[in-house]
Amino acid sequence: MGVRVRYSPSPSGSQHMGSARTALFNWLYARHHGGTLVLRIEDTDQSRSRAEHVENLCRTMRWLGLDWDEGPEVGGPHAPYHQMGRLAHYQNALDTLLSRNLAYPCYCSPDELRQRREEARGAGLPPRYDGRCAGLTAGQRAEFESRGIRPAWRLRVSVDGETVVQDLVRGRVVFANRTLDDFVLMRPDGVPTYNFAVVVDDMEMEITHVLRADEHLANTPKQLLVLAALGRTPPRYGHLPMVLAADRSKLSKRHGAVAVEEFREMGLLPEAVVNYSALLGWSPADGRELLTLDELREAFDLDRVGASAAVYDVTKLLWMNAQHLRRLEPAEVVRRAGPWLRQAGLPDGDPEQCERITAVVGLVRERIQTLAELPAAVAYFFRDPDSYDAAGARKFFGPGAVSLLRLAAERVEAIDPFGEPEMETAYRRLAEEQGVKPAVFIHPTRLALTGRTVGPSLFALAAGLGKGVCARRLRAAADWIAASGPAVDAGD
RNA sequence: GCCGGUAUCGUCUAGAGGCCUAGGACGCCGCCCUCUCACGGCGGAAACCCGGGUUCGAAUCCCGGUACCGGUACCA
Repeated sequence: MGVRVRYSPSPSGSQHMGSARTALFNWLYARHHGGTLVLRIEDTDQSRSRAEHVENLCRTMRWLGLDWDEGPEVGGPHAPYHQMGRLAHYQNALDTLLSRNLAYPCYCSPDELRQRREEARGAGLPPRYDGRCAGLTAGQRAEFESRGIRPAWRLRVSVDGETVVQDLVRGRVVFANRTLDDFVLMRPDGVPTYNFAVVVDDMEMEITHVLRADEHLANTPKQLLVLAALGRTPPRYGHLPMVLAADRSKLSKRHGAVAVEEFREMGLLPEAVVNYSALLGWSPADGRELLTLDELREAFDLDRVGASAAVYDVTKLLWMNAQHLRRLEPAEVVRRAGPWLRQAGLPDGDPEQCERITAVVGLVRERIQTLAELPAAVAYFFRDPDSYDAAGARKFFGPGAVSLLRLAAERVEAIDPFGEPEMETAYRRLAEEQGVKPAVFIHPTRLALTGRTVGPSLFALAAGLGKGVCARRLRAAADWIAASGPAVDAGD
């Protein structure tokens, strides 16, 4: 049988970088090997699971370009794919264990258990379940039942021997069985615990490779024990290194932007998020850093997955985003920036306006890192500046700027036809005539045209603006200086 | 506490006994390009956690320590 992997998040929050990385590795592994990816929702924690989180999950997966073959929204032969819809399966598995006397009911209350754990911890002992319900007689059970106490169900774990995990990433890991206890398989309300549900589902869904975060390594022996009790062969396991926040702690809300959706809202490209995530715990043999999803799929395999946890760094993510932004066609950049352009009140939607933005994107693309920065970068192509950069005005709108700008306006009007090289020729000639360096004209002009001191080549942006707009803005700037007085803290 | 995992520049990593004077990337600094800002190019500072072994030889193997992370839940 081919490779069957699964990504099985619990819908208790928005998809964050760590879980997205796990999803990505599963997708890459499945696609690289021509296998199947199952998406399964582990919603057995009823107090924290929310439907909106399932939606967020599916939405972010799709945004990242990660499709799944079986699971929510697509169905499949092992439906349903959310655990709360599979309670009968866990009950069946429990019945099997019960019939073999490998599980038993436990009538201890959560409160009692917590108390005993605390006592044990206080006494410096391992806080393991003491097994007191393991040997209950039929009479004793009947007695609890008659008092209306519903039991939780525990696995009978032998203290002898050891359980070995042959991990695809970490190699052989050995656990002494005496460090384990009779853990709970199913709660009194019939909802299974994690260690029971995963095993039953992975088994029934015929999962061949379990690729999940490192935090589950210590749970694996328990799952192996359940599998053995059920008489089944375990899948292969691969425990992926954790993704940590900058302070090396587990990723959480308080670490700022960690949710995939937040990155989308920040104007990051899915290409960049995927590329960056892939390099958290994996690296290609040839050392490439910039890869597309396709290239990742091609190059990915488990043998190059590292073992140590990775801290994620937004700065590098942003750099990578800028790299991918430059690889997109200008029209595509505009298309993707739609929401941000709209929000900024810039023309968006009608083809003619889009074309105008597209024509200008090439000039600003290497000056921005995210889509969210695009509106501000192209705004002056569509609107006259409503103010001038204060420091720039002090520097370039001094005495003499009025006549300089008016002279420039005259020259600009005389250019025909008007284009980038013609504008450049005219300006250089003008400067030469005046016996000054071109920069003397260039800087005030940029400020007059854009309101800013930084940006694309003046001649290119002037060509983008057109002759009429350039002349008008030059005159407007001259008038503004004349009205407000030269060089007095202008422009803010 | 007990169990498990991990440990290379600030960060992501390459490195699977000699190729390591430890390589690349982000970030940082400098220079170049240049009408500004970016982009790009060039150069620089910056790391093998500590201690023992094994070996002719260790970043690489083994042991111990330390640190960090995870598990020790009727969370996943």
